[in-house]
Amino acid sequence: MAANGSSIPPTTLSDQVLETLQAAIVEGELEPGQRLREPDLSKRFGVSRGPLREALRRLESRRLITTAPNTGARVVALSKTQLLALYDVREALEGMTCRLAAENISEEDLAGLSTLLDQHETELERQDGRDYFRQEGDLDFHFRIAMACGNSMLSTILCTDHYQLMRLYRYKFSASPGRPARALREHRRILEALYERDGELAEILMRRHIRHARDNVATLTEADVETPAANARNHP
Amino acid sequence: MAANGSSIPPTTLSDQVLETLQAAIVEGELEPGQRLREPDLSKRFGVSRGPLREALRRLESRRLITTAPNTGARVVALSKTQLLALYDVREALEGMTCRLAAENISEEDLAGLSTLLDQHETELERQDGRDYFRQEGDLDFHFRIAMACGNSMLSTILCTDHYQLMRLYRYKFSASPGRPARALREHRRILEALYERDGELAEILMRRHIRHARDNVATLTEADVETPAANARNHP
DNA sequence: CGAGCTCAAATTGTTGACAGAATTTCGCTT
DNA sequence: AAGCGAAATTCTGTCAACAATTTGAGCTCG
Repeated sequence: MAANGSSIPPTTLSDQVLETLQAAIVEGELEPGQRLREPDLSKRFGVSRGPLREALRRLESRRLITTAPNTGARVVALSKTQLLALYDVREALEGMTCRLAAENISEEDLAGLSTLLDQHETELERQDGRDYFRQEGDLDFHFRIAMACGNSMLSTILCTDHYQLMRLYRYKFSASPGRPARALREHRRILEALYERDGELAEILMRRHIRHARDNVATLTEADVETPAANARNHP
Repeated sequence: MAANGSSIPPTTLSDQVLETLQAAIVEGELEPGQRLREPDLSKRFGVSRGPLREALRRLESRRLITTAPNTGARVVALSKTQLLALYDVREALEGMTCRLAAENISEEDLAGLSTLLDQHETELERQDGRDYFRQEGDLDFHFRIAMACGNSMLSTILCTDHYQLMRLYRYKFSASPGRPARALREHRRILEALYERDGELAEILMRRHIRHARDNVATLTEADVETPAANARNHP
């Protein structure tokens, strides 16, 4: 079972385009709702439209772009409703992830999470206004738990699909004043539950944590503009 | 429940191949692990390899086929571990689905679920040996709840991705003797909770229901053969 | 001055052909 | 006769060109 871990990367052009284009979308280089014209992208990546279209189809499955026949692709633009829906999905999946992680996570990974939270604490003390990096750090915490839960299907769904969407929208909504500190405390409690191998508690705490984040977004976008662009044909 | 409601079906060749090929896989016409050669499929569907490859990429995202560079595609063949992992994902997602459905499902849909369960009861009395159709009916119950939960992301994930996989493996493991009757009772209780708009209870009952189904599979495959074919590179 | 129509340009959908990798076949050696 | 290795075949990855649809600019007309 050659896992080609080190030797050769038998990577296809479609794979490379997928990675690069996903990065461009998630890091905000391409704006939500922006139209993606195949000739443009084709020229940009130095690739013909064949592999490009395969990459687009995969990005569509990851919900990072939306497409409609004969009209092409656009960068996804979640409405407020859809963003909150994403949090509900995360609550369900990450709750389960956390329950399983309590049973399966290794001691090394637990130690790694512990040092990660220490880093977050020092960052939080130094620069409490800028929650920018904290947000990325928050996702890092969740990411590591997902990777260590021992259920490869869960890990893939969360890390490949949903976290990319979260990263895309992380820029949009900065946390409210007290949120980063509270989030850190919640992370600490979750980690305690993992140390004690208490899956039931770990799940409850993770679900509450994500629900708090959801509430934060819900109030911040109270009378906010629905992200306008081009998600007409999302749910017919 | 064909989409594109009324006017014109702006469907592309890739779409059609996706549907047809997915049906062939899910209904067992193509065996798990079987290799899918592009020229063969190309000829079979009367389509060139371009749209075909796009369809394959989407089926890969739906986890119905696995691919590796330069080696092509194969029909997915879940190991016992992966099948149980799928049940864990379902437990999380459908629990949440059920909670939301308790808040959002319409009276008509509730009535529809009620008559569906009545049908299942009569079927169960008539032919208790053949749980074949019951299994399909079981999925139908879950399918309808997913569609009515009011969270389009959850509906899509479950109906487009996971239920297809479940249908594929429904043939493999028939239920143990008393299971169909118990499953029906569990469905009835879930429906009661939905009628009472008790989201918390509905979630708990749905999770227990899916866990029971998981246990059923786990015991049935106790010393069973790992589905052999070709899922070497699934989690590197 | 704006709404609607027409036609041209650009874009998407699709195809067939070529290059390189993987698999199979066949012959050779021991 | 069995195992190994090399050549041939098949298949995947990629590209450039053709067909069909959409977009948008310019014009006409109310």
